[in-house]
Amino acid sequence: MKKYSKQRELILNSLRKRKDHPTAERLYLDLKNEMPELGIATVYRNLSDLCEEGQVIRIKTSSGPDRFDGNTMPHIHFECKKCGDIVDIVLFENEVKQLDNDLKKFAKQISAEVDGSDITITGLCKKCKKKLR
Amino acid sequence: MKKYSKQRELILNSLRKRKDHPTAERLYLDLKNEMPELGIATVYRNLSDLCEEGQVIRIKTSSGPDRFDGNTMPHIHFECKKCGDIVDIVLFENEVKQLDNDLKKFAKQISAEVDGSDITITGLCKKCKKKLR
DNA sequence: ATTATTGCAAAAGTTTTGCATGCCG
DNA sequence: CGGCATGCAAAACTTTTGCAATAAT
Repeated sequence: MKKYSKQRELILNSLRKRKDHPTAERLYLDLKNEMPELGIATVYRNLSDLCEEGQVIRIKTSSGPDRFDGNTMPHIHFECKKCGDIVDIVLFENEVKQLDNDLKKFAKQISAEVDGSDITITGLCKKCKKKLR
Repeated sequence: MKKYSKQRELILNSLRKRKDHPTAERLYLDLKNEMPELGIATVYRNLSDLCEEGQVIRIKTSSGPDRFDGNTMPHIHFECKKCGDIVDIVLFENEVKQLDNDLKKFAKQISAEVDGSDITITGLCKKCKKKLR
């Protein structure tokens, strides 16, 4: 049976509060300030558990370690090719619905049963666009 | 200046021919039959180069090593959560255009400049759907 | 009291890098 | 020749795992 732990609560709450998308190590370093005994394996273990439970999203990046997202509203991601930042793009319900419909239609081609999707847009973020001039 | 190499040609051609999405190691093992001197570092190096040139696509999987795709036609991927297989879903030009438009519209929210996207649908593939019954 | 979770260290899995040698232009 | 690419082995990086100790039910 699933047991409460101070560590898991800390990890989940922290992830829900921050709007960046930290790596496991970043999160570990930050939380170690509040809880010095914290071990990195605990962070990895809880992040994996939380992902399976659907409380947290794991984001694969084009290079480097995975990042984690405590935002479970339907949304997609933008990854800046220059600075590596990942930004949430939150969608309206009708946009989500349309997108899901499209994807389901596409999946019919291969007779698969769809249960989720992962959309990442890549390019230059606002900040990096400015820097180029 | 970029130099020709037998190894890179072999890797690219092989990737274009196969319709699965091999890992670097799978590709290495397969190609080692044709070219026993081949080293795995060469495979990794060339795959990375080819990805940067846009001749090959790197697919991040939900767990396990990256996979590579020699198909550069506009398409999206389906990843089966059961068997891990990755299948191409090729889109019609108008579908691509509509999807791109939608994504660009979404990206306006964060004032980013879009230059690509990565869409993966997850679920159960045809084969695994059958096995469940 | 029982059992899940922790922290640590070691191991595993994947990818990259340094360097001497070989091949391309 | 001069320099980029190769093959090998070692290193780097990220994540997982075994285990004894601790904390939650």
